[in-house]
Amino acid sequence: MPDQTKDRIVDAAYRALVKRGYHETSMKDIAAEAGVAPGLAHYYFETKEDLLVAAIERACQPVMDAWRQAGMNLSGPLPEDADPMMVARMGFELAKEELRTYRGLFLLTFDMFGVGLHNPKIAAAVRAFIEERRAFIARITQGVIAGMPDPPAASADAIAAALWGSLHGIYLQKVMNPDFDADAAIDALSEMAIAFATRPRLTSAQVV
Amino acid sequence: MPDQTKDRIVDAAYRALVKRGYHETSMKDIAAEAGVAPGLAHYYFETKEDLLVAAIERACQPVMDAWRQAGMNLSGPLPEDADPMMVARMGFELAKEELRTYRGLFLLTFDMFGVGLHNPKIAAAVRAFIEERRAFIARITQGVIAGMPDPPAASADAIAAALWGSLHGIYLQKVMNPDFDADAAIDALSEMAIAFATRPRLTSAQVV
DNA sequence: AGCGTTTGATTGATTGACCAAATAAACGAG
DNA sequence: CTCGTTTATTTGGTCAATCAATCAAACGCT
Repeated sequence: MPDQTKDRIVDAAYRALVKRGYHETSMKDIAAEAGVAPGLAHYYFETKEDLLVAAIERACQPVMDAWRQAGMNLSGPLPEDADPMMVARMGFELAKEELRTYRGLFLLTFDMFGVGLHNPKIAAAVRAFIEERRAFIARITQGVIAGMPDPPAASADAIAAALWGSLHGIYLQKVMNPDFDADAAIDALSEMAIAFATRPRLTSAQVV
Repeated sequence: MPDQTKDRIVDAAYRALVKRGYHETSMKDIAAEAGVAPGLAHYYFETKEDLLVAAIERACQPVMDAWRQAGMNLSGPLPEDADPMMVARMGFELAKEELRTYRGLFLLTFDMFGVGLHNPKIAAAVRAFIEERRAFIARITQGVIAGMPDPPAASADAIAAALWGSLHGIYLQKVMNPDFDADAAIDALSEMAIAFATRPRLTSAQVV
């Protein structure tokens, strides 16, 4: 049962990495968590980095599924008939739900961000991770902009970057401090975004 | 020259930590960078964690000074005569400037965030770091809210959390990818925030 | 028999922390 | 001013523990 074993190792890596973090988790720890011999993890994964990336991709699966189930595909176009504004609202709700449900995934992701600061291989994975989500938000934003009475100065990409950054920053505060009211922060962000998307046309005299 | 030596070590720690990151930097490395004996760093700092915190506090100094010079004090009240809206605008400009000037500090800070995920001592420092900046933004936000035609549903604290998170997330994208146009993202955020702060009163029929 | 899988011991290297001894600076008594 | 004593600083090396990665040997299925 080769594939089953590989999965066992990836699952064990996820659990161990969430518990102790990348630098405090050894390949031996992961093997022990999986209940296999110390050397086996290296049979399936050349380096520890590869295993981290596999663990994150695996952990992202249920989130991807949740988005798809809500009618949105991170790596595909939005449904033709979708109202971008409604999609955006739903996105903020899903973001709140995500944070409640997948705390371990966020721990792992943020750990990967930290590792990526000084590890080129992980850094590439981080950039791809961010880009996928940023591009998804940009597709929604593009649709919202098209419906705005007064088109914004900022591009859809720039707005998407700001929005992804906001969510990330809010997630971080929640992970660092479980008492932090992330829902309130996301609601505030949502309120800001909606005010922006529905702002009336300004006269040039009002523009600063 | 005891204090001078301590400063030399803190400076060396900053350089070494920026270059290689917390986990890839040994106390010996730092001592070598400072040009002192391997054991000396432990004379001034009980643990590596303490040295990391000292290095960050030290690196934050010039940023704090820049804010103070702009008439804002992170840990004090806003000037009495300040127009919150102008202060907010200036804040976004300073944020752009910061990112250009203090890349090393951000590397160090983000590294600390990563370490803090699984290190209680560093985690406490991270929470304090975030809280100080969040509270500062909240003071500005409070003033802006007071001047809004239609008071928001979100609290000043929640908005501040969203804004700090946004800036952090944008900084992260820039650190991870130097080609990222952080200025555009901050401008987009600023545009959103201003649209929010100047939004007209909605009729209840318009509220969703 | 043959091959993909699994084992567990080993390798070579590095780490943070610690310490005893060397050196320098500060002090106080005569 | 000077010598002896105490305190503060600095040195360089040791320590046990840990790590990612390698590898030859054993296993088990067909």
